[in-house]
Amino acid sequence: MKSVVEQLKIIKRGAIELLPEAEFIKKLEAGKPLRIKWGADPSAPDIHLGHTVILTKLRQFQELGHQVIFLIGDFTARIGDPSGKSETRKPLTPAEVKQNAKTYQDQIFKVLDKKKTRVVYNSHWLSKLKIEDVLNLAGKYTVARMLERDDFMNRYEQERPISIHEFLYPLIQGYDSVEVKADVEIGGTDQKFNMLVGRELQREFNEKPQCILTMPLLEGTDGVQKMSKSLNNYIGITEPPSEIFGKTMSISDDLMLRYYELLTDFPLAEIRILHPKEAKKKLARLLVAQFYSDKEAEAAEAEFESVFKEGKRPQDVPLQQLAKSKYRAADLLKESGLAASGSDARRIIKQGGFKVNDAVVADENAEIDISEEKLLQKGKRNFLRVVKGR
RNA sequence: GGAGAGGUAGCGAAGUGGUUAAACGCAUCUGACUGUAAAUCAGACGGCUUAUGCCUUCGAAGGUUCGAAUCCUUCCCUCUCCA
Repeated sequence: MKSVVEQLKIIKRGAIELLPEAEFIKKLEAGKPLRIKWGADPSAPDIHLGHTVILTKLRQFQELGHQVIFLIGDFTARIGDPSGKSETRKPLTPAEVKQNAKTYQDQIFKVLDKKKTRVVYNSHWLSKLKIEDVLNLAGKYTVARMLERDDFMNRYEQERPISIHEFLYPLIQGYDSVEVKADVEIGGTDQKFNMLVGRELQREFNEKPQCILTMPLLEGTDGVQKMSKSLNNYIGITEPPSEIFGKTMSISDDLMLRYYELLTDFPLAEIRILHPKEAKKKLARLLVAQFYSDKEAEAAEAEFESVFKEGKRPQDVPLQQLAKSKYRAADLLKESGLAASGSDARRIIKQGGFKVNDAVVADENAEIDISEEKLLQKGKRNFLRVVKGR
């Protein structure tokens, strides 16, 4: 096992806060594997790099010999999260929750070590709680303490509504920590308050309070907003290698350093001396290798080079079969799904953004014969092979 | 229950009878430049078989008018204050 100093250095990389640090050091010094809790909501089963920030940190914990407790918030997902008023989350059915939870697990083990991960479902204990248990739990905390949370305080001051059950959420999440006897809980900065409540509750239940590790929210490929599927600025870990590689290459240089810090173990000093383009390729390679394999990472890079440097065609472009053998250029663009509508298709052609077998098609009425397979290209990096179906 | 504010395209936000398919900003898309980077520049950005053309759109449904996102009626929804 590595020294406490070394461990601390690894754990603090990229993290925003480690609370309280002195206590955490003591836990490390005890020399026993720590139980690291991570709670996930099974409502969004597609994992992207944003989630991976925490997964990466958890993997680092595992490599240091600690145990990860992956808590699936199935109980809470069935009720629906009230806090995000803007995005009304629908409660999920038990079947959906089960399916999502499974998908979740399939994905997280691309990063985590399955052997060092314990998966638990909070419905396991929460569904057994009686109303008196809940009241008892509620009795452990006060309104004043709840109002310490920024979000609550702001809303209270601005006389905006706060639902009663919003007060219960942190308590429930905190109770999860009691149940799993967490030594450390990890989460995004937005979870800081809830995690601290867990700490208090553990104390109430005569357990050793957990330490808190907060990680930043990763910016999406646009470099501004947080990565999320709905903003379409994400890189999903189940996307094909060429996509992961390509999307990574299109992020800005500033963002690249951040991705390095939060998604890899690579020393940042070594990155800064590289040419940004080389550094980015290296990052893209590391990511593909993590979610697939070294071999596929190399293949993705080789393809990237040939396509964008030497102007060759990409490999493994998806093939789509269409009904007819001949199409008007604009229709082909629309039918293949490269363009959202006929107008969109015409627009793209008018602006010179449509190629068939590497040749620009400038006439939207040009007839294109796809009885022989054709390679379509929209813009710089949208490729699709089409052929007439049987 | 009472009083008030508001619902406009992906988002934000103008527009309060015609010249408005609807300013502007963001996002997005295409092109140029490049390292599929940033910055910048140019263009596009409701739909429609090519359009100085047609159709549909401003919470919903009706109505007034030659003409409505804009006026009237009813309804739905959101928010705030008072109780």
